[in-house]
Amino acid sequence: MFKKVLIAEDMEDINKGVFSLLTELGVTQIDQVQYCDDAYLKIKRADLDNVPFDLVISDLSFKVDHRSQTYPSGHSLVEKLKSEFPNLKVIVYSVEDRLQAVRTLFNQHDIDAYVCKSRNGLKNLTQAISEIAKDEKFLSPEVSNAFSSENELEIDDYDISLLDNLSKGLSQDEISALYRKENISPASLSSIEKRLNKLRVQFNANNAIHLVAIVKDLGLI
Amino acid sequence: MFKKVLIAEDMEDINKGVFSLLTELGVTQIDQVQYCDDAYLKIKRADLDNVPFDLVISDLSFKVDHRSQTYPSGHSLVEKLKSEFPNLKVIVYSVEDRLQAVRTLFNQHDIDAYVCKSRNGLKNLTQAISEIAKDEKFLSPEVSNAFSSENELEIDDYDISLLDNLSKGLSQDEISALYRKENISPASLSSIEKRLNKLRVQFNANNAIHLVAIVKDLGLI
DNA sequence: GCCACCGTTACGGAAAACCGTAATCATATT
DNA sequence: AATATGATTACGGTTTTCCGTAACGGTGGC
Repeated sequence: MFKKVLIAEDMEDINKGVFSLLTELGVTQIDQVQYCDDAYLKIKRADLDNVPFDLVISDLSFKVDHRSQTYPSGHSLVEKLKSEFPNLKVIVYSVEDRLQAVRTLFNQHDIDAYVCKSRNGLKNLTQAISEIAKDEKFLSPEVSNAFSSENELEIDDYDISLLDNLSKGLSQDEISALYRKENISPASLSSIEKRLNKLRVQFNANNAIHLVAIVKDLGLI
Repeated sequence: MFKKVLIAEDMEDINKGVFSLLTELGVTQIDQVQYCDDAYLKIKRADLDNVPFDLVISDLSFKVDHRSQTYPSGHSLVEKLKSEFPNLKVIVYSVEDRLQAVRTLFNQHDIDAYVCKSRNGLKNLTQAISEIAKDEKFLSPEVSNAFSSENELEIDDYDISLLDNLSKGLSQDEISALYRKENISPASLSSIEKRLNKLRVQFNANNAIHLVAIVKDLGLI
């Protein structure tokens, strides 16, 4: 089991909650920080002193305040940590449930676990810790389909065009008519519906509005 | 009438079209640029040389390319110009027909005319030029209702909350239920519909998807 | 040829959004 | 107290979206 763990989480209550959990799990050396920069500094220091952390549990979003930060988000912190300390295990613990974001964290930054904050977030966190202690990866059930072989995680030009036209206020019917006119295939309303449905599950979106909001945030359109 | 005019427009064809129009109107000194930064430099130079421009016709959106720009958009250019050269007349000539954007340009940056690129854009442009030569303001018919006393141009916290919840994927029904639970008024589905309808006309949006896309672009949510 | 597979299209029903109208309620004015 | 005004809510009808099912059509394997 892990001996030295760092918790990076700006909300004090949640930070405390994770601390308690770790204590119950028998972890004795636990450090807590509320800023990403502090997290990096502590880990760097510990490494230089030859008493490195062996696990970091980090949030993704940190409220900005007066303190200007080199690492404004958990995302950037994780990226830095994993590139500088490849042996350090990292669990991301966040409310974020967008599959694309989760995929990026695993694929690009090689995190070890992703746990969604939710009703039974701590239960999942416990499970995550025991899994990665065995060198396994862990994925919260909420986002378990992020890597299901089903959905191709590729978004092609057609998808982008679809989302773009949606965001411009065209109805699915109008898009269908437009594609027919411009000889873009598939053009049927049915196919457009089906494609949008695929995109919705792919991005964990509740409806078309949500979907467009998400892909705009991702900068896809 | 104006003697020295600058055209800032990245699309060569449109730039040329405006040039022809100005020539027909008897303007002899016409400069043309395809980058916002060049526009600023030319105007600054002319001012220092005591041969200032008396009119700028600028687009809003400029395609980004390899040249990095201090002023990435017509919006930022106009802002700078009007603050540094208050006497310089400015016509914004753009396809953009979002009322909020037009309002901002008039209210915050004090532009002199807003002309929508459209079927008879050049006709409107001619009219705009003659109007502001008489120190009048001009507004394209497409966006003439930007200042109609009808629509309050104020967006309050309730509106933002509404848009935010929409963008998070909640249905209008769910938002209604949420507001009832949290004692936020008005909470009825009917009121929510009505408010969203008001926002749609206010932002020239075709539907809720379009609306959310627009306010996200504006950074309202 | 036959068949399985996959993308496209068609269709129908349920849910949600859209839109106009009207009733209800609270508040301010006289 | 009576009335006017505006905000909130209710309701009904149309359109659009959402979702499941199924038919159609081309491609590749056997």
